[in-house]
Amino acid sequence: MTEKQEKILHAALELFAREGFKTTSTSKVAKHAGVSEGLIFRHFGSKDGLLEAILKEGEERIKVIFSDIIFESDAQALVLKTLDAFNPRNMRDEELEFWKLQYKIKWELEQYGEHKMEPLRLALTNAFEKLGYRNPGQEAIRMLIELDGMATRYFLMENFDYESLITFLKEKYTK
Amino acid sequence: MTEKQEKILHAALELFAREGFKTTSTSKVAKHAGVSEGLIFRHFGSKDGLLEAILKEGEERIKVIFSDIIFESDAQALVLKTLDAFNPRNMRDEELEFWKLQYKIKWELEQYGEHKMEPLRLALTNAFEKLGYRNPGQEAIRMLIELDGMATRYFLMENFDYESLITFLKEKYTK
DNA sequence: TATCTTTGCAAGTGATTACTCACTTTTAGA
DNA sequence: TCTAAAAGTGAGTAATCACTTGCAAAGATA
Repeated sequence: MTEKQEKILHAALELFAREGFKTTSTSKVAKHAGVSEGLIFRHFGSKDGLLEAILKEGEERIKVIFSDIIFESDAQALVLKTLDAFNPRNMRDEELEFWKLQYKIKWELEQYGEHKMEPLRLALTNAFEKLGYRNPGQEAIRMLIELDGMATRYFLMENFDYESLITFLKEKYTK
Repeated sequence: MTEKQEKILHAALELFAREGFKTTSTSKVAKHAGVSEGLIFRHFGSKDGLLEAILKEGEERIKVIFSDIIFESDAQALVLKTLDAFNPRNMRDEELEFWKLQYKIKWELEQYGEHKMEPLRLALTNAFEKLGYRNPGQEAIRMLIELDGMATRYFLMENFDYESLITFLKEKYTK
């Protein structure tokens, strides 16, 4: 990958996450990346192609993070690890941008990236089963919903107290 | 309000909810409403003005729905009523469209409509306190998050089983 | 050094954007 | 019935959109 190619990807991720995909023009991306607009189309073919490249790169990163959780053998630890993995305080800037993009895209393109979360959902279901919960499957979905909700609030609400809610949930899930 | 004015509002709500605010052109709204494009600007001043009018109308409707919950004196009933109020099966088409718009707008304009949910949050906090929960405030937030998450999944996931999750949660919140 | 491919740029393309303006029709009050 | 305001239209506006094209510079291979 060329240096300018990476600059385009980086600039696009930042702008798409901040201002949305459809509402960010390719000329803006080019300007922000310090590159001619035509180069975007040379390398990525189309604006959609650019988005695809960003999402593909990000998915690889997600897999790495998830694999650390999924292969945890202790059920209780797995549940707590999941809660920690989504704590924005544990993320680098670029990771945060990528997550935000996921949520924005979800509503802009109206497609929930189910398959991405599927391995985590299964691992959580398994963990809750080991821990003796009555409805492990539903518990897993519930927890994923809670993580979604916290992320949403973290990104969109100014005065959201992420830390104390996660402490509250950790307590709930340890007994 | 004129007949055409209402037609514009209705068409705009439908299109904004389906395809987003910024990505829906005023010409499309006009065409869908069977009205000249200029009329939109005559009545609502700008595209933003049109959105404001839609949101204002919707907020009135939200208040009505919420007041039925909030003034419920029985704490347990209030909690269950809340879960039912957000069940898409209990909603008319236009109500559903309005809720979907809320979620889309949230991410498009990056502003969480906190104040809208505030009365419900307080009522839930109060209810959980009456029911003897250890952290009533956090429980209320948790429940609002769960409702958000379920709505998101209802709107964006094809095979999401809303009904069984809400049954699961009702069970959780009755004991 | 000669040749071919990749990388890059600047100046375009037609289509679409939110919005305006000059104008006509409808409505309401005296 | 007369008149002024409100409602409504349709053709315009400059700006911006995603994308293309022609051509130069840079790298790689021989």
